[in-house]
Amino acid sequence: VRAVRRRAKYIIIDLSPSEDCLVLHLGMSGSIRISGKSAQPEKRPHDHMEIDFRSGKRLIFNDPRRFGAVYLIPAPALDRHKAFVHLGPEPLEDGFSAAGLHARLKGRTMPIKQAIMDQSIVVGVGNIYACEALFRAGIRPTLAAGRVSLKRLEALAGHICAVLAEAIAAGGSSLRDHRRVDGDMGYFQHSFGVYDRAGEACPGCDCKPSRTGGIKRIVQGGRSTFYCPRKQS
DNA sequence: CACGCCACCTGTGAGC
DNA sequence: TGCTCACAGGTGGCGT
Repeated sequence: VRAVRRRAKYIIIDLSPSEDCLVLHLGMSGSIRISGKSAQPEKRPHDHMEIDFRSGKRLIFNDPRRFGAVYLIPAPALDRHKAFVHLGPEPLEDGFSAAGLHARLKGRTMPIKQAIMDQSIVVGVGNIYACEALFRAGIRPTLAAGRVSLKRLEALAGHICAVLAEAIAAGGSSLRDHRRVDGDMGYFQHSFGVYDRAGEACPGCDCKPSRTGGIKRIVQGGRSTFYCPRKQS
């Protein structure tokens, strides 16, 4: 193993001397763990791949729902691989901008929420962080992507970066299974403004939870969307 | 090409 | 207790 890095939601492990990349995607339910040299390495349900290292350690890829993926790709072909060829910019690196977003979204009728979850437009934004970024930006998730002004996209781009950075610093969002590398839970779920809070009052808003007020849940593209109708227009 | 819908899987919790 | 149903962090393929 020469390096471990990431592109979008793919973990990339650079190998030598083969010059191959071992690429892992955890899907919705995947995890990897390292088991030590213990005489009796534990087996768990849904362990799908094990790699033994000379050190005696073992890398185990576990994925109950099997939405994850494993590829072995020659390094020079990585960018041309089907999983990588269409990927958009990284929100936390140079190359991500509201102007770029504006250009990609021009004329698109797809809802803005689905657009920012589209990995060809911007990578790394999943269902939770799409909801949270739109909430912070005050943008209604159902708006046609092509009709969101550059000014509002500037706010949105900033909030996408901020939400992701905060979530990473918090160790992610442990809704149920997600764990940090050290096994501890992430705690960004405690900072959700709207996600999984249907019926509640949103923070910083005087919307009262009631029949008509409070955070709403709708379905877009088969995924739950949470938003505050008062704050997001 | 854009878009809406559905498939891929298993586990869990709510409701009856 | 046990059944059925809805839903879950993501992605890709199909038909229109």
